[in-house]
Amino acid sequence: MNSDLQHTLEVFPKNDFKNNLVNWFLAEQRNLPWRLNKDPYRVWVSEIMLQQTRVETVIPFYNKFMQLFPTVADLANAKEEKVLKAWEGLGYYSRARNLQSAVREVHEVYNGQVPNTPENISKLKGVGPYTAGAILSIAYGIPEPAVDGNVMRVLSRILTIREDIGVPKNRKIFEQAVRALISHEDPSAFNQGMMELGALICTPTNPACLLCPVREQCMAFENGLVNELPIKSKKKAPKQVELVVGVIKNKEGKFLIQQRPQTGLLANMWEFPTAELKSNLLSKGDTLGFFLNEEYKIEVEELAYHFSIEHVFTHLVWKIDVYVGNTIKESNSLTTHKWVSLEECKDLPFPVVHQKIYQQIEKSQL
DNA sequence: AATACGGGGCC
DNA sequence: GGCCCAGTATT
Repeated sequence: MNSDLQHTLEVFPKNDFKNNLVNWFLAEQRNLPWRLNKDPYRVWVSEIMLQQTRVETVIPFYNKFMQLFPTVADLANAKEEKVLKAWEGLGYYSRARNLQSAVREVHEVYNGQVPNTPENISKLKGVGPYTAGAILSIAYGIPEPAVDGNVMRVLSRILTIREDIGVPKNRKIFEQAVRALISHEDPSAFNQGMMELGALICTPTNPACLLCPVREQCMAFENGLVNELPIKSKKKAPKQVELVVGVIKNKEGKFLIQQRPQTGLLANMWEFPTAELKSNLLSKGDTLGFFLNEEYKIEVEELAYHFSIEHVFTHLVWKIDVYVGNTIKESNSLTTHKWVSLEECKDLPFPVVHQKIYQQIEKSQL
């Protein structure tokens, strides 16, 4: 173990901290849908949805998802497209695909029982060190660390840990700290209490120290370092990508949509035909026209600029020009592209930016 | 060790 | 406009 941390922990009032935290959590915890019971499957789904996603955002998705797929068997037997549709708008869609894949494994290999050992649960797709610890502690009462961004921020302040919380390997330092502090009587309340504290009191900016149940144990508070901790390195700016999107209507009034590849960004989601601008030699309209001709063998009349839209992802920015046009092409349905009405679009999983496009088109009544 | 992977809400 | 969010998989 990190020797600074080891020394800190030797003199740290562990029992006071643990008792204050657990009692505060048991008294003040929010009433959240995944806290209804300790069904490991329900806990699992909530933990996957909560990855990099705020509680308030998750709640409506979680309620709908549990209604659609109440048990391991229901999710295992569902069509992937239905699962993606339920995830639509939540982001990080590989979470949904990995969750279903892992649930199918639990259904088949473990007879529907979510594994209760670190070794087995960590083998499941989409279950990393945080999620493994969260399920084991919350659903099974096993004293394993569940270190997320909240826990690193809280412990950084409580123990004045100066390791950069943006560096992945440093998570292990915080896991060691949790192992030294965790309640063995109620590991669930301890881990959830750490996260709840981070969400409600020990927030990134303007933490509510005067309301904090462990202020007496907080070394950052004692030393006036609350605003200096945690230390977190900055991430680099997202890359800009210029795209042209075609909203192409055929004689039957249906629109051409395509399915994205099964790996990478927005995998398996549906979208309007999209071409990336790679050189300045071609205009945007020509780039799109050649793409449609090459990919779908269609000629489009009056391919005209309609509007622009920008969409920001974590690691890139799409700057999109949307063009509209008509074709004499007849409808036929293939696997990776379809001709559909705007109403039919709403039954398929679309990334938010393409939802915005079909909403805009619908509004302008094309 | 770095990068890919969504989307929204807050300051 | 940047930061952050109950992170994980891949390279």
